[in-house]
Amino acid sequence: MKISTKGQYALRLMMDIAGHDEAGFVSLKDVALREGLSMKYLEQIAGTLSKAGMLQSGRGAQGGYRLVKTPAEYTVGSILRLTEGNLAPVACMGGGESCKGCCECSTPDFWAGLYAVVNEYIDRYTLADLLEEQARKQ
Amino acid sequence: MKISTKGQYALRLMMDIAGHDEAGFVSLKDVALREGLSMKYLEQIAGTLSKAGMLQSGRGAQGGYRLVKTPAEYTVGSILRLTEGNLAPVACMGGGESCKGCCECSTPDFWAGLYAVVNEYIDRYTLADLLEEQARKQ
DNA sequence: TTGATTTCCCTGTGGTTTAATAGGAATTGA
DNA sequence: TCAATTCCTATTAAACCACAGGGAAATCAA
Repeated sequence: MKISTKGQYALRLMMDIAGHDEAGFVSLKDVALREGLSMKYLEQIAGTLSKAGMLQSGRGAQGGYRLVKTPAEYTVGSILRLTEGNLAPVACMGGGESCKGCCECSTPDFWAGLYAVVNEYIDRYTLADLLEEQARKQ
Repeated sequence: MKISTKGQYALRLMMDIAGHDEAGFVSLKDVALREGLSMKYLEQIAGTLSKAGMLQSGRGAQGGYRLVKTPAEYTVGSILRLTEGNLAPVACMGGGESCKGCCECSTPDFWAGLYAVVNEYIDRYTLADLLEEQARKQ
């Protein structure tokens, strides 16, 4: 029931970019420095985010990444689902069709309910919400 | 964000025992046969459930396991927490004290909220509820 | 008393996943 | 031209998962 560091870092990456994009692109080197994360690892994560259209990249000197939309338009769920893969608590639930008696799990409704609760929560928050929380903590 | 087979099997084990305890102890051999699970793996799981006081064991011939309390007195949460270890979505949340700015995760409130939502859900259901769901499906 | 059954306990193991690291190619701005 | 940066692929060390194995100990029935 863990969110891997990949998903956590993706969230921090997006937040860091959102908070430092006044001067155009934000480079991973800066993010890695500020957040204390491995730049090489961030490269992979930024790659998937960029390929999925959540980040726009600029190569070369003065390059980096920036958000495509406003922070309020990114739900946490969309970021986590992308980097974590499917968030279904049990395997048989992943295929989209909600495992109606098909499978080994004897209580599909219970698992589907858990799945729904998790999804509903992480889709209720956006990057903007998290940024606000972070600012309030300072 | 997965529940491992260990937790899933623990749930099925408890349900199977709850549904077949009319004649005293339920042996893991029978459970493994009915549920199509590895008996050796079930031994481990039953061991932790028994050591935690959730199952009573009887050794020797005609031995096996049986519930200590009624199905309605076992929340799914208590079973999953035992077999899955901590269900906290991020590491810094595991220590009990709810990570108030202590750690690397920049948005402790968000993670704490997810943790709470999951716990609340899995504690809302008991073995009796799942047995009823299963029966209704037949 | 013997033998079958069953839990108990500890160890091993093959496969997968995680969390990076490594190295270099391609691109771009100064 | 050079330095910075993204892009891409491969490798790796460690951890974890899902079991399997081999007994020892206990218990019941015959």
